[in-house]
Amino acid sequence: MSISLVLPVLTQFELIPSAPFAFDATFFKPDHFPTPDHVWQPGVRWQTMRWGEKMLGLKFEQRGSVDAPVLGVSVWSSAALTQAQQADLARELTYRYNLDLDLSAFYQRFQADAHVAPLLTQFRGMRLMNPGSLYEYLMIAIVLQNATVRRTVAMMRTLMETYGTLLEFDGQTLFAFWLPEELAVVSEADLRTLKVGYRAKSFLRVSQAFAKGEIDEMALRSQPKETQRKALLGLYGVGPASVWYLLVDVFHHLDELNTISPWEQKIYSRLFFGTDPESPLGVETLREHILSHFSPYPMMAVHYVWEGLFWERRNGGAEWLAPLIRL
DNA sequence: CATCAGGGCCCTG
DNA sequence: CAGGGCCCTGAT
Repeated sequence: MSISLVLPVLTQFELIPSAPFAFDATFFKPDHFPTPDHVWQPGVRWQTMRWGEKMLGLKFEQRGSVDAPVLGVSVWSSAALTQAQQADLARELTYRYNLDLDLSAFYQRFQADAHVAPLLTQFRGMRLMNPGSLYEYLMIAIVLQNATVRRTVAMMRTLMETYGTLLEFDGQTLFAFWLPEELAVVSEADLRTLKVGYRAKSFLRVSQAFAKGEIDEMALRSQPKETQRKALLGLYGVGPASVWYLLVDVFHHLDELNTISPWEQKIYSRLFFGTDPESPLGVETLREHILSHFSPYPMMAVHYVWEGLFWERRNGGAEWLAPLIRL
């Protein structure tokens, strides 16, 4: 099917995350939906990356300790990277993986919280992260809409196989995303043969907006949250649910929590009130509880609780979650 | 076999 | 601002 592109040139450097730093809990999120662009094992993550025109293969390795952390970064590429490109890349990775995040105020705020404190210990040094670009996250957000997880995985894989590029580096073979301008010129009919349904139009319109430069991720990063929200909502096929994920994961707004979807509503009800997921509390009640109880870091607190739940499930527990996830 | 909701969003009235 | 329609799929 796809011919893989071998990346021969290796560049290596190290980054120093702020301490404490939890490698595994940051570099692998068991609740993230699996895209065929990365692999994780304890202490190591392989990840493809589109960096401008470049196709990169990345390997992150855990070094040092939680309190004196070092992140090993290996980069495979077609051509050698200049010093400037390497510095650019290091900055971008630091942003995407939140390597500079200062967790101390958050930890102090919740050190005596009966619900959250044990998770601060379990995941000490964990951050939210998003490995990809805004554009790539938008593609993911669109396949997530109104579909079960099994179907989103199938749609993403077909899209990658059709429009992505298979990269080979360090013994791994993983897909890299396509660029917006590449998908922008595809016909809607072609996209629909991939069984993405009405989402075909959203992929196209969003890709066209990026190809025309109507959205600039780097410029948006320094804009106020409401400016970002407005820009994102302006994209065809992007509504409040997707924007919430984007504001938190891509733009790092840890105070953002406006939308609670039905499946999340059931899980929050059980997590925070112990209620039967089949008769959950109302979204208003849940939002007020989360915002007041976990202020001023509702999303960080929810993230710790949420990761606790999904790691538990990965380790064989939290059986009640299964029917709510609908794999 | 039909119907329906799903990890939403757009468009219409 | 409420509600129908939308691609497809698995559950019922």
